[in-house]
Amino acid sequence: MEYTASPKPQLSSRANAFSIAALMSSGGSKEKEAAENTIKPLEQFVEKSSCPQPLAEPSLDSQADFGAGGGSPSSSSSLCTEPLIPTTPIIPSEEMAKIACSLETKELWDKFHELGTEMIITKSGRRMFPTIRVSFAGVDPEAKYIVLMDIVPVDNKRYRYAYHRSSWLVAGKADPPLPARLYVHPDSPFTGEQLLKQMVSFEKVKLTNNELDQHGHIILNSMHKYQPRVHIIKKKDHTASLLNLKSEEFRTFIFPETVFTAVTAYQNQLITKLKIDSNPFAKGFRDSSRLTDIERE
Amino acid sequence: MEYTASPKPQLSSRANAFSIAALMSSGGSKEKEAAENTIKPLEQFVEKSSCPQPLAEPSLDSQADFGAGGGSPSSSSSLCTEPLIPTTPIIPSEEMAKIACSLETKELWDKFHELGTEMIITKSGRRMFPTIRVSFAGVDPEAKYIVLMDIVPVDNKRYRYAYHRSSWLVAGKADPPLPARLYVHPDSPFTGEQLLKQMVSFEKVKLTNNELDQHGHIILNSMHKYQPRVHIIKKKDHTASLLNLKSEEFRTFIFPETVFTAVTAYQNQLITKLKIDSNPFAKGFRDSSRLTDIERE
DNA sequence: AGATTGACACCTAGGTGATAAATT
DNA sequence: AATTTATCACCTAGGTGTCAATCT
Repeated sequence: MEYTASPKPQLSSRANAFSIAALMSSGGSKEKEAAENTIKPLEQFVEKSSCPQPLAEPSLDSQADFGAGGGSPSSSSSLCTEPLIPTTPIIPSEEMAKIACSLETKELWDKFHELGTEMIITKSGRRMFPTIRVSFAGVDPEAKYIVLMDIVPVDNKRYRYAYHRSSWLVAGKADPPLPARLYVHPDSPFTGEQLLKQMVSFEKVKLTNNELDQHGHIILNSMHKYQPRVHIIKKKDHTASLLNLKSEEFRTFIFPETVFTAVTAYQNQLITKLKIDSNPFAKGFRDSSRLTDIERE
Repeated sequence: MEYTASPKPQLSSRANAFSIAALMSSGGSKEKEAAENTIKPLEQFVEKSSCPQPLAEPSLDSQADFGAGGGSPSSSSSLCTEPLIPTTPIIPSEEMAKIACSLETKELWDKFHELGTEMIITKSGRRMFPTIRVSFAGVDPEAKYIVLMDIVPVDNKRYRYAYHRSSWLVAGKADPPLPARLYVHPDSPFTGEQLLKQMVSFEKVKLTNNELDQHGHIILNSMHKYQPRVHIIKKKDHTASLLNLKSEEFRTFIFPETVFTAVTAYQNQLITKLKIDSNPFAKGFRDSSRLTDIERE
């Protein structure tokens, strides 16, 4: 007598893995099933870049700190010694060059980055914490934009954590690359007007270590280091496909303070503590509430 | 130290009240603030129809039962003696005329309809139960469609419930009409392909009695009888506005078994019982679980 | 007297890290 | 020995009807 199920499937979220063609033709993000068969990493049509064979060049992308907020950039990137993803030398159009993107949650990201951010990955998918939240400036209020995210390897290494030293060590060469996935923000396409007044939050993106994931989650290798990236694409009126997307039509933003190591269980106890203290869903593990656990017995 | 708030507002849902112009120009449903000032009932540009001055003509709309499911239509409409909203004589294009819409949750709606469906309305907004869920057939897989819903008065009366007789009585003339609102399905625009394989569920629509509601909920008068309607609009490639929308470009579907009376508290106890037994969120009030309440003491 | 409101207990739904067991 | 998995208690977030208090 309980009515929850439904004869036809209902896509609850519009955020999924996508083929590039589907991305631009529908402007949305709902081609769940079709996408699995036609996944193409962003790099493939952007330019040959870092994803499968990351370069070791430690050159900071010029766009990376562009509008990264009013905080002190030195403090957030001071410990960031690993080579960053070199964003390929894009020649944006004058119009796209005006776009700025800032990381809204920079203060919290900085705290994690100082300790060495870790993100749990699970078979069913785990959210990121902190969440990537960005604001845009310089967009055309009348235009439409697709905002998306991906996560690319920082280097070609596999890591392990030395508990006795409380530090990360290189443990060898990276595992084979996994199918790259784009997370198109489910509210895409945005109007420029919306982007100017709203923040774009990637809170619903999920990370998994399941190579066969069917949910469109981003697939990562455990014990590898990753860099999230945010992309914005200006949507042409009815270009049927993105296959012929030109480099002037999109921008990529990288925030070095969002680098993290994918793990199946937290390694650094300080990271665990900071997660518990700052993530509302982990409130049950905070010191103050754990004292009252005894009282409940 | 807890990070949940954000400097800029983030629209969590894209479903809101809309101006028609905003509806078609963006194809989305996000003009939250602007919409409050430019609300126009669908009727206003569709045709002069029922909303403020409902007709008393008990003519069943020809589209109403069109594809209303495989159930027995006689049982669901047999008790439906109140005059239905006469959908104005639309002349759809050949293409739009092919579109069929069926109510997926018809069996449950029938059960409620036999008792006289009631829907709670609150200041903060209350979901409908059952939920309106529809499937479409005959759409062009390559086209894009906006799917929306509204709720119009069934008649010009105000009702009251006679407890001793367990029946509804006419209590006078209807209260002044409230600002009409459209609920654009948050996944709009849909591709025809999506509509053919997915169901469209209006589970997130909320009803309120707050005339000053700022959340885009549908505003209703308590103790009045209403008819939900589902509309589908074929989106032209980049028609900037819907102001010049022609009747051939959309279709309206009405399911008589979804008529309900808006209430601030349930009147018919049989309705209360059926809600408790069929809505998962009311499981705590079911007979079986209420027996175990005693055990918990 | 009828209708409305707000606090409440009880759910669904799902995001946390802890933990022990399983895997490699 | 290191890593991964499944289960769990404990949260957030929010959808239910109930009930007593309030409004009109």
